Amino acid sequence: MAARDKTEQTRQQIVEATDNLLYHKGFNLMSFSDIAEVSKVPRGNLYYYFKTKDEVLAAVVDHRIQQMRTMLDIWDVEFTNPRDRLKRFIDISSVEAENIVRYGCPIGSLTAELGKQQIELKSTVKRQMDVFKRWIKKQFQLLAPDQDVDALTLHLLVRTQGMSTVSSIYKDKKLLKQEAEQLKRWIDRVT
Amino acid sequence: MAARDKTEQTRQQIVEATDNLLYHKGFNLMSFSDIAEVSKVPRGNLYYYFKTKDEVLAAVVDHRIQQMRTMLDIWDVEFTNPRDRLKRFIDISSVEAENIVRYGCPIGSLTAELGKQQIELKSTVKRQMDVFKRWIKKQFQLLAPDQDVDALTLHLLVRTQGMSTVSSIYKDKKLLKQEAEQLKRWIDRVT
DNA sequence: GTCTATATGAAGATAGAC
DNA sequence: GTCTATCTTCATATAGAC
Repeated sequence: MAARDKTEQTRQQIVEATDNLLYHKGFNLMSFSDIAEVSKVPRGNLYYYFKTKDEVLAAVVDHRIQQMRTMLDIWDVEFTNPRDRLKRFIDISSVEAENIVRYGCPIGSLTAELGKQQIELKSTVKRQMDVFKRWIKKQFQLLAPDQDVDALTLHLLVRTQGMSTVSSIYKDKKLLKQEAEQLKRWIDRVT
Repeated sequence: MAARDKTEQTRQQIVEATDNLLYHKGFNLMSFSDIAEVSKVPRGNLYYYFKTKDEVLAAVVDHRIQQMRTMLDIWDVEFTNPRDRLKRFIDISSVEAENIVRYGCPIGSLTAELGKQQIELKSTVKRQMDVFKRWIKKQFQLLAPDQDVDALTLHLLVRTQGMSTVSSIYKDKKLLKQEAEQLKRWIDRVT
């Protein structure tokens, strides 16, 4: 069992290093040499843990999804009403402002990169977005069951994605704040 | 002069081929071999016209900007009031729906890809967005001079970018249409 | 201005000794 | 489970004959 734990630990080490690398460099510019350097795992060894770069990506996405689920579970407990939960979701843009203006949304920017040619990889990334999408839809169902909750959900995703893209182009944190406030007022009007 | 025309013609041929390639594959996956193949210009010759891949990108962006300016000039004549002009801008999402769900917004997706590491290239692409931004701002100044026209401009960009990103993730043309209608109603309310 | 041949480097991936 | 050496492929880019 000790050996298996070690393997699992090294895998985690690789996945966490790749998570950052992926966000900061993107998939196509990130190399196995980069992963080796950042994770402190010798280049040759990486192939013992992951046969291909695609496999590492899938593991990173799984890891991110787990983290997202944990976060959403906490929010579900922390906020008793769906309106506050949705506002907390919007506030990611404030909390992560620095990163967003530099690297964009981790999900959106990766999809943009992979969506063009690497369509299998893109669907791997889509799974990440789906976690948010389902959670948001659930909140809208609680908040306004008579409305078109699918449309509301997509609208919220549209505006948060747009905020990330445009604020990243113009490196504009003020825009992020401005749009977030506006979006929260929209949430207040949904009934 | 004939020789110079030939050079210019070949350059154009390369730029137009790269324009499509860039949109369909993205910058990092697009190679000089691809450009040679699509443009029908022998691989070795490319370096006679452009010393680096970055130079080709700059030429493509210049070419796109020229096309955008021509389009905007036509709209300025075709539509007498700024509200209709802005609605025409939004309608790009309908006209280009097929391409957008497959490849995203040509500007947004390229920025997402280049924004992470290749910051000089990113600013090349930003010039493209600025052409739209300035034109949109001018329309809002005509439409609602008392409003915060910068905020209105960015809001429109945010929502059109978001539409592209999310509809591309979910390959959802209906979303594109739905959000466009909603956005045009928003334009109607701006005074 | 055109084309072939090639230099050079880095990428993903594998083999096999330890 | 670790590490080195290496294979293969493909990229950008250059040299130089025509």
